[in-house]
Amino acid sequence: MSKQDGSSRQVTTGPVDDSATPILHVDMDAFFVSVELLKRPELRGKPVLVGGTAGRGVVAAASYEARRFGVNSAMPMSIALQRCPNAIVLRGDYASYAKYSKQVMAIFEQITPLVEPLSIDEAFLDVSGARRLHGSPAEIAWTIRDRVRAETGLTCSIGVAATKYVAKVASSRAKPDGMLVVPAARTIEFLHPLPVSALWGVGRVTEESLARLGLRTVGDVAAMPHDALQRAVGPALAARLGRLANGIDPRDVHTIRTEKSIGHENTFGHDLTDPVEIRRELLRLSNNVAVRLRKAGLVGRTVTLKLRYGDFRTVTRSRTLSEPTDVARRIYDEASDALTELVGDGARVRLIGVRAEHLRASGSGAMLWDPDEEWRDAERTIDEVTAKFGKGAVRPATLMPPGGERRREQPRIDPDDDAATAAAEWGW
DNA sequence: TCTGGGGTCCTAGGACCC
DNA sequence: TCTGGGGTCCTAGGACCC
Repeated sequence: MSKQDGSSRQVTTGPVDDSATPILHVDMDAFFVSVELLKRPELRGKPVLVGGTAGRGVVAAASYEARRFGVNSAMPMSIALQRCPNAIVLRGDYASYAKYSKQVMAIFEQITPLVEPLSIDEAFLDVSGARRLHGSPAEIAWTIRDRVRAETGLTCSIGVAATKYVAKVASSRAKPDGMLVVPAARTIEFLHPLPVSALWGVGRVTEESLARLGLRTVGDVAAMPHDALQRAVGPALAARLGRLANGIDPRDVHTIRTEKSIGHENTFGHDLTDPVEIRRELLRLSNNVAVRLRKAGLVGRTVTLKLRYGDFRTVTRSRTLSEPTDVARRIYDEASDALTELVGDGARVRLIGVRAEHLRASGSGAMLWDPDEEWRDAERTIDEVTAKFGKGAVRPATLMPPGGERRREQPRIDPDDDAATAAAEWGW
């Protein structure tokens, strides 16, 4: 279906049937590293890593030269440097990655409005409606690769297939700087020889579970009776793997994704034991979360504290509030309460994190009104008033309209507050 | 090997309601 | 009275993805 043509580029050979393959998966090659190389071309051809330079960092991206030494992303930096001692390590510059990401996504949007960014450096495109203007899916893929290279100096790889999943696998097989079309009729032939780890949702643990059943390839999974698969990996994953292994993936390309949570976490260079230092960090994280909530016009109803001890044991504690919030102080108070229960004298803290979940829009307005939510709130109010004043204290007029009295209970603070002013205010 | 930071989704158990 | 089953919400942990 494809082979090396001697250069770094893979080409599809002969005429390929792309008539039923409207889904493209575009994946930038070694994205962070490639952006750095634009700024520092003298490093081209050398093993370059982007990632944490401190003791506890991991590799965020590795150049293909570094990968030849067995270095991969997510690998601890200390290991990477053992394997590739000459590697040049660069700190990430996320602002510039975001800039290039925008530029690349804008190129996609000029081809089709049906663009689903999956992360900062990859996206699905549905080009069903773009044929008349821009040609067949394979032709569109060529166009995108040329334009991305010409307009940004970066290379990408593209998978072209009938479904999202197959397109994604195809792009990974085309790397670097290649493209691969998997004709709809040859989907099974393409998938079945792949290792189970090529299935979306199969990581180290699931791979081991499947290996215990003697399953090594995608074809093995496809042939497995469903109930046995289900016993091994649970109902949800079994259903998904069964479908993917048989080339079935009904997911559409969605342009809009709603955030479900917003969080921040930090691993310290050295474990913390000082409660004051730990809380100072907790306040900083809480404030970052609150600022992002307000920027997004969201409030969160559940606050989750994450704590990793010196021995890497990780625990979480979550609290659901009676009223959602976007206020740093409120988030901090909940997280701090939870922290008190977890951290005794002498506890070594490696990481702390704060996350806000169960998000909804913070503004007022009818479009935000959720009758179920409103009803639950009303019930809560009734309970509280009844508890305080006894039965009969609640009359219909006591129930407040959406966006009414209750919102005023939330203390308003300066949206421009930052950790420094908040810390000053609370005596730190 | 000694393990980041941003997330999503799933599981399982208990409380509570009808 | 000792017992059921379904549904929702909440919490904790963990696998997985990039």
